[in-house]
Formats: sequence, structure tokens, C-alpha cells
Amino acid sequence: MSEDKYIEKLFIPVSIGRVSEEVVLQIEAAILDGRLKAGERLPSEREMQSQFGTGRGVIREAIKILKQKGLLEVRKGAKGGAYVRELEVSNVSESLALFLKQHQVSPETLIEFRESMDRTITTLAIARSSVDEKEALLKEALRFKATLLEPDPDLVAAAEIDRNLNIMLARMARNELFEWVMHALQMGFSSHDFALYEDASYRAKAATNWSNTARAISEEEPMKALSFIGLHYALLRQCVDEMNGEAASMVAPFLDDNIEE
Amino acid sequence: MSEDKYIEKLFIPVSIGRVSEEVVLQIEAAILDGRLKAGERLPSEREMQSQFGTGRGVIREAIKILKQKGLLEVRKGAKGGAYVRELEVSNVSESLALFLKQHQVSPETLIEFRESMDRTITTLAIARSSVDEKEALLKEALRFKATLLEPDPDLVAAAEIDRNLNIMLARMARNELFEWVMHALQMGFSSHDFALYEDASYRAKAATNWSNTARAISEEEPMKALSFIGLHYALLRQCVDEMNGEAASMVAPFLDDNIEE
DNA sequence: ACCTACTAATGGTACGACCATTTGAGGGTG
DNA sequence: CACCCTCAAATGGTCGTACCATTAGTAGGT
Repeated sequence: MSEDKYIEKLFIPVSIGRVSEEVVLQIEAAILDGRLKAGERLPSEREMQSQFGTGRGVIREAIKILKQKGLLEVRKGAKGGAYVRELEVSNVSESLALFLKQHQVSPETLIEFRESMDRTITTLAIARSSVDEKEALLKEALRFKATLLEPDPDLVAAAEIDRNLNIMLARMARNELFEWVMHALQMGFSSHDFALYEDASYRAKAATNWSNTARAISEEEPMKALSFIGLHYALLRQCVDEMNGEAASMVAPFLDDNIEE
Repeated sequence: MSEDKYIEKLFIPVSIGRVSEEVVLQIEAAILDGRLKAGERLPSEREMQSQFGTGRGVIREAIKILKQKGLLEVRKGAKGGAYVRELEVSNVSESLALFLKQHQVSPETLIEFRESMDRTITTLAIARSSVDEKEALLKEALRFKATLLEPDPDLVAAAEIDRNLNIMLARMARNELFEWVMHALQMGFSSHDFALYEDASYRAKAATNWSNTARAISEEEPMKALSFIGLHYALLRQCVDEMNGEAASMVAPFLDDNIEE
């Protein structure tokens, strides 16, 4: 009995304002300053109901909000309840993806941003990643190329590999922020990349170019790598322009030439 | 009566799975594909309760989730209810800030990322912004400098101006993504900038440097502007290093020299 | 030793009641 | 007519109870 008071002094009864928000704030605070650590379990709803001195509905609403924020995970049944979760990038991604969805960002805007990030990431990755990582990247890029060059390529699998390549590269830059932002944007632009690989004429070039980029990185040739990245986005822009039916007047015609590795 | 059926065919009764999630999905879908537009009001809780064929608690939990997502705004009283909201960057920012808070990103990581973004933003801003915008930026930078050079500067006001300068510059790049990401990161690194301005010895240099940057931008001198930006981050790194008590061995001592405009 | 059936804990849902806040309409007064 | 006051109605916010569904553990039987 008195143990309860000792152990669970976490929460205090609510008195002011919108009760459910107070509950959210108290739990969130407890998580953020470490009184509740990832994996730990919160008291049951009925328990918290009495600790906070409120109705159960309020507790449930608070839990739903924190669950939406990605801070809690809820399981039902015996030994169920609300468990503190380690925040994942996917929460930020979802939030950003929702925003992009409602705000209709143009392909060029996404391409431009991504190209800028990619250039920095590539430079950092060459300087900081291990030889093993560089080799792994090259190997994956070759697998990507092989997948796309088959007669009837599995585009879904290819998109998955492409996504993975981007994540690998971002991780090699040794800066989580690039990794997260790339991750968060992925949903937004994956559709465009997909278009690039759907068109057979672009497919081969883009695939070859990825492997060239990976090779330049593994050989620690930053200028070459950046050059290939420029080509990738030139191709992507041309492809998007064509899809929109716009005259690809600004795109160099010689991009149609074959690219050998 | 029959009007009701016509007008409010928006939602259908829920049958499967976790009911509240179904409700969230239906309302979210209605918003995202435009059946519910920003500013419009959803039916009252009791109304939806009967439309969905569920209890009121479920509806309330769904609304709380959508409110947390930033899709709804709830007012109480007569004419109150859930109103569809235009998504704002601040939702993404909050989400990202929460993530950064839990993941303890090092100052260097933030600085590195931000410097990379700033360089691209500056280049784009010079190329794309109007003369008026450039002048406005310079004017604001001078106001910033004036604020910081006073005998007993108002650091809170200065921080506000600094934040505004960054947003202005990002907006001048004509790419919403840069604007949003800068916005989202602001909470994360504003604390470090603050440190830079608290130290009197750095304060003058940083303030002068901002105005130099703005001047270079308004004069459309990209190389100069990038040079000043490099200096800004060099100063910031030195300041952060000092605060951590680490020997600032990697920082050039000549940064201590006065910088004139 | 294995399987089964039961029990307890816990989240999920429903219903009903009441409170607090806000808007707007009605009516009175200057 | 214009202004102010009061009151009713709509609506979100909270509480309480009851019951259902799911899950983990346990006791008992084969």
C-alpha cells in the first residue's frame, strides 16, 4: 500500500484547464526527462484514472494522442497496456508526407532539394565511410543494375533496392540528420524515381549511372561522383518534363547518347 | 430528412477492426481527397456518433488523433465543433523537434547539416529573389546588428530577429522544402545560436558577419556570401567547442581578429 | 510432458448523465 | 431605434458504469 505511494508518485491529480491536455503533458514530461524509459509500461488505464483523479475517457484520449505522437505503443489483453516507445523517424516521415500531400509540392522542388542534399551526402560519405561500406554500396548498386537490365524487370523490387541504396549512402555520411531527412522525403519523391525506371529508355541509363556513382564513391573520387549525381538528376528532370508533355527544351539532347561504364 | 442522406453521405457505419482507427481513416480520407475542405465544419460529435454507428467515445478519440495530426481544430460552445485546418509547417516542426529531443543530436551534427543547407539556400536566394527582398534582408540584418551592438542588448529580441532572418533567406530561395526544413530545425539549433550571441566577444563578430552576408547577397556576390557563411559556422563551432571546455585546437586563432565590414 | 479449459487483467466500446462554454435570439429599457 | 440583459440551445468536455474481446498465465486433466 505505502509502496504504491512511493513507486507511483509519477502523476499528480489534475485540477486546471483542459484535463486531457494536462494528462498528456504530465506523461510526455515523464518520458522526455527520463522518469519513464523506453520499454517501460505505464500503469493501466483504470490505475491512472485514479492516480490522476479523472475519468477513464480522459486517460484514453491522452494515450491516443501520445500514441499518435509515436511516444507510446498500446497492447491489449493481460500484460497489455501502454508501453513507452523509442521515437522512430517514420513518425517524422509520416508527418512530413501528410504535409507534402496537402501542399502539392512540384517535382522540380523535390528534385532540387534532393540534389542539393545528395551532393553533400556524397562528399561526406566518401570522406567518412569505411572501405567495407563503400564496397557494400557498390555491390548493391550492381545488383540494382542487374535487376533493372533484365528483360522483364521487377520494378517493385528495383524500387526497394533504390530506396535502400539511398539510405545506405545517407548513413555513410555519418550525420543522422541527412539520413532522417532523406528517409522522411522518400515517400514524397519515390513516385518520381519510379517513373524514371518505368521508361525503358531511361531505365538502363539510370541503372548504369547509379553503379557509376557507387564506383566513384568506392574509388574515393568525389568529383566524378558528383558528376554522376548531376547526370542522374538531369535524367530525372528530363523524364519528368516529358511526362508532363512539356517540350524538353532545356534538357541537353546528348543525354540520349548511351552511357558506358 | 432525405436531405440529410443526400448531404451527409460522407461517412459509412464501421464494421471491422479497431473502430476508432476506421473513423480516423474515413475522416482523413475525406479531407485529403477534398470532400472536406479547409475551414469547413464536421458534423457534431453526437451527429457523427449516429452516422458512424458507434459510441461517442470512439468519435472523440478519432477527433483527438486528427487534431494531433494538425488536420482538425476544435472549438467548444454553440457553433463549435471540429473544423478542417490547413496543415502548417509547425506540425512537422514539432514532430521533428520531439524526435531530436529524444535522440540527442550533437551540436556538430546540427551545425554541419545547417551549413550545407545554408550554402544552397544562399546560392538560390541570390539567383531568384527580387531586389526588394534583398534590400529587406539587408535592412533586417542591419537592425539585427544594431540590436546586438547596444551596451545591454536584448538577447531575446535578437534571437527573434535571427530566426526571422533565416526564414526570410530560406523563403528567398523559392523552394518550400528548404523553408520547411529550416523551420523545423530551428527549435533544435536555436539554443546554440543563442550561446553564440550571449558571449560578448562573439556577439559583435557574428552580428557584423550577418550584415556582411546580407550585403553580399544584395550585391549578388555569391562567392563572398558563401565565404561569410563559412565564417559564421567557423565562429559557431569555435564557440560551441569552448563551451564544452574542449581545446579549440582545430579552430584558427586568427578568427579572434576583428572583422570589419 | 503435453494439452485444455478456466481465470484474471486490460484495452475497446457503448450508453447515459451532467457540466462549461459559446452563440444567438428574445425582450426589456434608455 | 439602439443598446444591454437574460435565457435557451447547441456543442465539446468530463464522469461513471457496464459489458465485450483479447491475451497471458495457471490449474487441472490426460
